[in-house]
Amino acid sequence: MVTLSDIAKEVGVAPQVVSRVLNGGKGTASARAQVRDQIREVAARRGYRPFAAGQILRARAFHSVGVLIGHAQDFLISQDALAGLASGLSRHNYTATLHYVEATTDAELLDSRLLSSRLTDAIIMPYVRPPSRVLLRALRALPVPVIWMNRQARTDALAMDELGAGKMLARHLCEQGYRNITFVDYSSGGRDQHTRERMKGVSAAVRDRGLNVTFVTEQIARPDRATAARALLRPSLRRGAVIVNSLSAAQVILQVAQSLNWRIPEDLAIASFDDGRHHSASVPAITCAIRPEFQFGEIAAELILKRLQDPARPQPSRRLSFNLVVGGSTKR
Amino acid sequence: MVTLSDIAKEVGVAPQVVSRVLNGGKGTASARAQVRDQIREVAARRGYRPFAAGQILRARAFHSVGVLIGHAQDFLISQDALAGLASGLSRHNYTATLHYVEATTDAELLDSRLLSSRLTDAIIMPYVRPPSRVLLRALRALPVPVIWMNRQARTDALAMDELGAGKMLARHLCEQGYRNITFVDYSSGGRDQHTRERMKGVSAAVRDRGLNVTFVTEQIARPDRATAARALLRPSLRRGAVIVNSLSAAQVILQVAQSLNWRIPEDLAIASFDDGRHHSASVPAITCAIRPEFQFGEIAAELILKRLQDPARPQPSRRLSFNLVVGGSTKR
DNA sequence: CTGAAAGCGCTTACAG
DNA sequence: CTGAAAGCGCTTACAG
Repeated sequence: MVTLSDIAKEVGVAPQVVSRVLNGGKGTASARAQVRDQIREVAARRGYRPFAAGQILRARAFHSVGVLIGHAQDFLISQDALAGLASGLSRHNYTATLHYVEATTDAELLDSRLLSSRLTDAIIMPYVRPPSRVLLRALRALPVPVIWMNRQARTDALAMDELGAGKMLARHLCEQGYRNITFVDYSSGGRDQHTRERMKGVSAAVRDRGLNVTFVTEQIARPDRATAARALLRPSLRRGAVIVNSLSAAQVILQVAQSLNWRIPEDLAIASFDDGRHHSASVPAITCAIRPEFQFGEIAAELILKRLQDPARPQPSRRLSFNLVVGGSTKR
Repeated sequence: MVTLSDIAKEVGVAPQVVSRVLNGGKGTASARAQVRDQIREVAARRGYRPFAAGQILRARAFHSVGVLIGHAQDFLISQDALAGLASGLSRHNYTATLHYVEATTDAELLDSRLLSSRLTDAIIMPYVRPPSRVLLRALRALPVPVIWMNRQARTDALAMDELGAGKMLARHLCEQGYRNITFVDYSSGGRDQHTRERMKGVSAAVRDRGLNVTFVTEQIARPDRATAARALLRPSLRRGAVIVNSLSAAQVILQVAQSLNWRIPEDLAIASFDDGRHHSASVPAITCAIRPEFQFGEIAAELILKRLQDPARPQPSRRLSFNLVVGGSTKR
């Protein structure tokens, strides 16, 4: 490994001079032009890369943000959200450090190197389970700020506006003239926190128009959903609208509706939620509330960088809206 | 921030003693039992977290692997692959450091902090464009090893066995008795490296059985694919099989086939490629060659950790097989 | 402008 | 067993 001293020795100056010359800024002129050029030449020729640990130790800052991840059912951060996070951080020359934990008891989480050592300037928790008090207290005691993703809290948290998404879809369907609206959840049986929020939003929007909504919430495994959908699409549902909690279930309902020769959206309007990658794969495309994943990550970066600028003060939480993308129809 | 010295002062010993006691191993007994307990008590009470920069500087190793990412069309690493990577690394107490680069000229790539500083022990390039010679030379000159993902090379690279996946699907369809096999690519017009590999594999497997394959390769935007699929499914294709290069296109073809009342798979067998998350969302599920994404990341971790154990020697490249998952039928 | 000291936090190799 | 020195690579605050 080539160090500052190696270069300094070769050029015949003190290491500090090399540091000042290579880092630009003030003090660049701390050597004659000829020496400066020589330093730059030697550094380039020998492929000098500053060993960041030295800088980190001196600055007492890593310029990196840790992200704790683990089993998919416990930690939720998509590829695009990670890219957005890394992108937002890179604008200030920060990186994101991923650390994986195998299991998820409080003790095991806290035992992870990211939490038991200090190896980043802040920590992001994309944890979807409700954290215990013990965990919250332990995290608050860390020497670095912790930002939550996918969680509702007054400060230091970032979440999608699930309630608003439910409202948005319901409003859209009402405006299209549908009076008969059904909310379908085959994934969690209506128990997930974010599903409950969506249901609340749908209720509120539908009630505002003096209408009612029917909730169909049962946990049904993927292979059995087609059967469930065939049972769902009774004639009474014709000319109605369904809001489906997961896009994959919406796709199944779409296929079943088509097998019944129902026209979309005249005989059945279908709306769902998506990350923006899959809703347009169906024919016709499905109307969706789209999570802007990349932007979600970017805003997490913004929040955490602000938090780091003013380490003493928790930042107000942020909530990000879904975008409405209207789908197609079976007309040709 | 609480340091070793802070604890040492409070207990009344030298910082080295604290280090030895907290790190266990030999030398733990470097203090009387009573002092040891006191050190542990004070460290816990004051929430001591070793500042990793000190350890890194001393060990001259970060115990972290850098991953360069950027625009989705240039860098390919899925959420599950990242999780697998982080998981494989965590078993040896390594982390993954993500760095995002905005643009993708050679100069801009090399200018990224991950490449222009030394802030990880190795670098992973999930870069899908063919790298220029300049870039390859510059990366070879780095003071850390570089491992490629999604690239074919003799050493230090990890790729999916796309050729084998093509063979696997074609063989499966032949075994099911299909004589009329069509390969469809609406995404890249048959130009992507991995698509060409898949086509080669399909060709080879079909030729082995004395059969022929038809290639339909046109770049068609998503909204136009239903029309293209209707043109594709001429009566002559009935009782044949299609291998579709992307799952989303396969879903469209499935829907069009169903709208023609073709039975799956008797009238049309459909096979495609997937990451394991989406093939079972269609009804019926689509037969797929599945990329084991998590395992892909785990093997990348294995490869890079081996490479770091023996820094002088490049590691032989690894190639990972797809898994076959057979889909369903329209029978009820 | 220019040079040399001091110190960030940590751990190992060494001396007692 | 126990203690104190030395040094990893870097940069800033200070003295000349």
